[in-house]
Amino acid sequence: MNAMLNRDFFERDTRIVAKELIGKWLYRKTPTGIYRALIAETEAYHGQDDLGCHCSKGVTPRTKVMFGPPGHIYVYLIYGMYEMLNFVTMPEGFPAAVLIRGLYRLEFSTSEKSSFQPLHLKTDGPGKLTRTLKITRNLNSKKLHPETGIWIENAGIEPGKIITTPRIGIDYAKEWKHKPWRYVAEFS
DNA sequence: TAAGTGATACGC
DNA sequence: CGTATCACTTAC
Repeated sequence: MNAMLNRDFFERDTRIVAKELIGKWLYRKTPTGIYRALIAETEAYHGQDDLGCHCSKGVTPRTKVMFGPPGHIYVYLIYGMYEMLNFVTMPEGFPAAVLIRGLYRLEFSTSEKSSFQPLHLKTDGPGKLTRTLKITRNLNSKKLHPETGIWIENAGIEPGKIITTPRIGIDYAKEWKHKPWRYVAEFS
């Protein structure tokens, strides 16, 4: 209970990791305090064949982190404005990652010793949540760990029903755009 | 429905 | 080098 998720958790099929990340605590430590929120929406990007995945281009300066070890962070800029948060999955050498798209029960604590206070019930949108949690590309390729300032813990909470849908915003991905690799919690 | 914003990958 | 495109958001 409340243990940090380690490399083994992420070194598995991306769709399983994406689904199991729902209902886990995402922690983010900043100079002003610690945020945490339950992960409520994810998408799986799995393998070089997946035309929806940036890794379908092969190894490039941007995508090489997805070919690296699981449990590391992939952050990139989209539309010149929004940072997208992903966690690398699968064994080293196999490119894959989970995009974090939505949060539930965002809380904030001013220090390790203070208790967490509720901020927002829902944080929808992958670009908005990174802005809220002060996540930028300087976290790219780093490891999920308290020393990095971002990590995941078990919450001991059952998310309830999880809905699966196709992934958002990848119309160019041919048949891959229909894969039901988006996971949305219904915290009831 | 369209504009804003800049990094990326690819063609030349 | 130039440029089309983009795993988005907000305001009309």
